[in-house]
Amino acid sequence: MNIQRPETWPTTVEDAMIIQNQLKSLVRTTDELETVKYVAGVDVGFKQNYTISQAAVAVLSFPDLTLQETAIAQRPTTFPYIPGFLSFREIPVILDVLEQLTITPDLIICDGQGIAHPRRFGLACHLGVLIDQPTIGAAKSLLIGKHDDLPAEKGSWTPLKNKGEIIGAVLRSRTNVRPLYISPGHRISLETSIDYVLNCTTKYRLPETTRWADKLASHT
DNA sequence: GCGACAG
DNA sequence: ATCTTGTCGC
Repeated sequence: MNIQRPETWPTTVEDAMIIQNQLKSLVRTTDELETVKYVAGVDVGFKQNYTISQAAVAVLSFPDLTLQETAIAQRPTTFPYIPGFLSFREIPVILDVLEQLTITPDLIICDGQGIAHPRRFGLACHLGVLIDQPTIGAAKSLLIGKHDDLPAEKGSWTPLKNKGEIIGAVLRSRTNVRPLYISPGHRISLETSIDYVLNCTTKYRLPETTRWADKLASHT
């Protein structure tokens, strides 16, 4: 994949916001995926009192979800965690880890929001645009938006709305557990995003892709 | 101005 | 995100 590494990364939220507002125009939430043969999960963990960021990626075959390849990368943490600007903290090291892959995944499921973001440009959108690949945002908690209650059964979902727009879905990935917040990252629709997340989830709340990446990024 | 706030 | 053991419930 052609990774578009920015020449420089912003230092302030003001500059970061300018970048989000200009790159958001490149996001496409229509289905533009190849036949999905490989799905990847990426996640970032921290070391040495948060001074070192460690990213992990796990590529699984689809739909059987068998682990095919993994990679890990580390680099100094530069940007602080600021709600709405998570991508500037995690994407640099995520690009490092994706560069190591020999298999180009057809779809990447991210730990964080896609368009369910104040400026419709969450981590999954940012990553998707930089590598021009299909990405999905699958977050464990809410950043923005409101929604109705949803049934407790796995597979049920309800739209996540903000300012009159549907920005994602609150999805029950497993019966009787807290839901996941799903939103398109790039080159995929909300409906298709929900479909892939469910098809990548077996017996736990998180998709297998994310579970593998999580384990590698922290327990390593 | 007062809360909310991905990881 | 991360620090951490056992424990309650399906």
